[in-house]
Amino acid sequence: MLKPADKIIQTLKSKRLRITPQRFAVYSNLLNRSDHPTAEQILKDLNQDTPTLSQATIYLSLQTLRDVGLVREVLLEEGVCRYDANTEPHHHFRCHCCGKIEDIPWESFSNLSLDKLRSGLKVDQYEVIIQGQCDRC
Amino acid sequence: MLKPADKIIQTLKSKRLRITPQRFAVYSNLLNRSDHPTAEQILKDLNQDTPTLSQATIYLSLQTLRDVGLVREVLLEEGVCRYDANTEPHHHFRCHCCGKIEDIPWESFSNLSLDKLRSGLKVDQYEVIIQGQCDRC
DNA sequence: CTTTGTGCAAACGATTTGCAGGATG
DNA sequence: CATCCTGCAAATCGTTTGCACAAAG
Repeated sequence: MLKPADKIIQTLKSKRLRITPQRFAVYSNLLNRSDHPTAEQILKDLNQDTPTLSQATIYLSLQTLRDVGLVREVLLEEGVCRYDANTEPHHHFRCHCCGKIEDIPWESFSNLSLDKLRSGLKVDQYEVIIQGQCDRC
Repeated sequence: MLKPADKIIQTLKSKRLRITPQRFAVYSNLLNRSDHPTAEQILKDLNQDTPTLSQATIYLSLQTLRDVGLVREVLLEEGVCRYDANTEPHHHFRCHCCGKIEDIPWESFSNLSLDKLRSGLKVDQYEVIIQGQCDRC
């Protein structure tokens, strides 16, 4: 397991992409929060004290980070694209009271059998999306 | 099991909403296609011969149909909201070559055990989203 | 005849693009 | 020092809204 800083440096280098402070900041921010923020939330957070990043850069950086596999998109609500720096396979739970999104460990559904699917389908990845109510609601 | 026409009439009536030709057309179109079209695709399809519907009406009709539970949204790609008139619980498969979306029968994952989840979470619904390659690709 | 829905066009919010200047390797 | 990235602003896309007219009950 690599340290986060090493991980982004190594990954971007291997794809011959530049390691810029902006990309680094976006990735670090995403790693340090447990919620699954939108592009806008990351922008607000990073520009809290001083406006350092433009919103175009956020979107471009997130695209880049997604393309190299450092972050993934989480699509649970209409019109809302969230980001997650946890690229290990896992599932998601969304509370429809407070909107909070929680990671669900991969092992929770390790007994999922994919062999009952119609033949001809090759599965690359899958994810269980759960909606409900969290303990605070 | 009701006939489609009866189902929309009965459902809208019970909510004291009007049964308009536009809502009827949107719902019928959705029932008659096996793909999971976007609002725009439905609009194009219905306006193929003669422009009958405005795009605002499509969006409003889809909202209404969703609110009364006649259709549901399918969110699998970023920025793309698809609609599905199959409101029975089921899962989805998306081919990342051709983008085709297939329904996966609910029974395929009937062995899913939700009791391994962290306690405190109340599950209302869940869905398995599978990505892969379909038989044509 | 009262209420609700539609059509049109304008507004809107999130994301993308073009271009010139700046930073990176 | 050549290339790639950022910032800014304008453009674009999908969706929503405001308002006057039309249709439904």
